[in-house]
Amino acid sequence: MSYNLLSESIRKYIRDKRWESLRPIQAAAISKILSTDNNYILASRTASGKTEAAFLPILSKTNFNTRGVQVLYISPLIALINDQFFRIEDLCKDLEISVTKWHGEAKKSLKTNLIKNPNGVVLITPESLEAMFVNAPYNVSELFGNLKYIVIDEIHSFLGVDRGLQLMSILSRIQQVNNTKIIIIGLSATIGDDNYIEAKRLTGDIDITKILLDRAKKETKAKFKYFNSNGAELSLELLKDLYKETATNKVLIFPNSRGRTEEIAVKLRKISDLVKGHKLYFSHHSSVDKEIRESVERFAKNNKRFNFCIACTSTLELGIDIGTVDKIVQIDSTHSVSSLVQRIGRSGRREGEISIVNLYATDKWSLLQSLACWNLYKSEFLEPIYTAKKPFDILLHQLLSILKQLSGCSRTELFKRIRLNPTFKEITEVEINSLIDKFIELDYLEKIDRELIVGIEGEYIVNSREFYSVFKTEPNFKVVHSGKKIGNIPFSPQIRIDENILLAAKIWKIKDIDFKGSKIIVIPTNDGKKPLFFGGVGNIHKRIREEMLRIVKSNIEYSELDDSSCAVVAEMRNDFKEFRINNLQFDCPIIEKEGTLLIYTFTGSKINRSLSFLLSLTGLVPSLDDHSSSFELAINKSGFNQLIQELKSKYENINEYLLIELKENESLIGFSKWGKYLPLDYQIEIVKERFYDFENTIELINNINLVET
DNA sequence: GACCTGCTGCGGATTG
Repeated sequence: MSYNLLSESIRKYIRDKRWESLRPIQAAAISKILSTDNNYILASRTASGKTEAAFLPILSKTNFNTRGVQVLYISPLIALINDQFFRIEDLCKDLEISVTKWHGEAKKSLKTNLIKNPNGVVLITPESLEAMFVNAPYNVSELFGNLKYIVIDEIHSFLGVDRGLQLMSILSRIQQVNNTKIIIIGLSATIGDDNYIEAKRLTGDIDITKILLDRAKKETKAKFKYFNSNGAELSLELLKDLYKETATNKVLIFPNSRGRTEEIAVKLRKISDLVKGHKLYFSHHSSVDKEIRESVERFAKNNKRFNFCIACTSTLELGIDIGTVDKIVQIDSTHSVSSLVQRIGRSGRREGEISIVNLYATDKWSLLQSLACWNLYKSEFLEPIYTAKKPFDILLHQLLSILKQLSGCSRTELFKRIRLNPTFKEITEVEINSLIDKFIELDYLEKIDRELIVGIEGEYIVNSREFYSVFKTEPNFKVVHSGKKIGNIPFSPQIRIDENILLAAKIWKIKDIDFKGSKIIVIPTNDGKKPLFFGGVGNIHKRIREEMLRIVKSNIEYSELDDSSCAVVAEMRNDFKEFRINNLQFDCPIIEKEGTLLIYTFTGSKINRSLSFLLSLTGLVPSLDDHSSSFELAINKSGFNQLIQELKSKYENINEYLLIELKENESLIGFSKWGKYLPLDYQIEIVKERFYDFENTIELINNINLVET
């Protein structure tokens, strides 16, 4: 009985709450955390009580009557800290343990109080920790020098991304100011059996990190619908159908882009006005003003009675508690199976409820991709997570941060700290030393006597407000109506006086633009276009594309499809009927006409991108359409074998070609915030590791088999 | 044919 292992005051908390029983993940976590000193990853679906699963045993086991913060909770979102603050404070208040929020929007006086009397539990972001290391390193050891536990919430959101490497490095740096081993507990959504190793890696010690997994899943019902939309805007038929499907429910609609959330919120509200339906249509994404977003979240969470509809982006995919909704609508395919899992998890969150998802498609490839994601969802596939092995860019960032933290140190000391840090384990001693030499040469670091300090160029980087985060952000215009902020939109040609834009589910006319102050003054109006947003491109995993090909070549009937989507699948099956496909990975349908070759690769975006780069080196102008995973090449089939040989020989000198490309096209390294500061030979390595996928591309080139009708 | 995330310290003016 896990309950009996807890301290009396924690048991009293549970009795007072009148919990009938502990959830499975809670029972498991309590007995393991209380009886061992291992790190644990608690993996289970949203709203399964993971926060309590971690905090009940931690609070039960920890002595808070010693100096220093005892428990550090790290979250990827400020909003989640504010949410969790109430839950954790509720747990702590009878135990007389203090809980302090520490992030960019938290009260300064509370931070000052904590510095005067370091104790209890602290809730913080990775960026605030980075800032503390750089600006007030004495606070780090004062506050966290006697730390017992670190709890990382939504740990899956850190895996396979730069921000996770930064966090991993910070964890190591916190451990380096402690004498005793800090125990790390990660809270995670389900991320697939093969990916737990990456969550373990983040804690810094794979061997002593164990997984507690609750596999309980909910039944999900899906319904596919197809409405072809040729133009830039959604067809009226789709919108009418969408209205019918959502008018009498509590619904989240995910249309994959900010512009489209606005289009949907405004147009559904118009339809609703015409038929005297409810008026509760909202949009929720990063460009909507924070206060407006929070009011939408509060409404969704507290409202029990009214139906509503929120058109949103991935802002409502992560852990913020907005209560339960009846239905999820996905407009065009998600870019990954993981994303589909998270979104579906937002509906029917109460015990025993099934999840309902409507999947709309506006073109045939999107329908096929969506169906592929749904099949993979059912077979419990999740995209593999890859953690960069040689993150030279994060190394530069952390070298500067550590030198600033120490106000300079010997080269031996700096080297030692990097070697102790598991984030940079795969980077060799030779590489570290040669990078330090290069950084001294470039004035990022400076050598004074036997000490290294931050150099003149390094100071510009470290002292910038942008230093604390490892991700990039775009410049924005503030959108203001009669003194009230509506949101932020990126610079675009559409921003002109008298143009209309959609934002926060309303239509606005631009009255004035203040270019200097990056401000747009607007007034409400009745008709408008979507605002334009510019983003990067999505990366579709090759398994999704293989599943698309499998569907096209099979004759399985799917009861989830409506008549028109059934017809579209049938049409695509007919298009590919004559191709004999035996191997989903390497057999590629081709169509040859008038000196051009159309090749369907049915493979991942990174592979297509790498292949496109290699093809361009041969002098061809490959027109890649990643949406349909196809290339059009100005060659005959007879020339293909020779082309394959050329691609292989180009790959032998790939570093040379990437060097030329990086010199000509600086934006190639744009995915990495600090990459542009690296010497070019190191830029080549991170571009190869993180932007392209030549390993799988070469495998495809070696095995590709063109299939004609 | 994309989405998201966070942020110090200081000086000086203003307010209770």
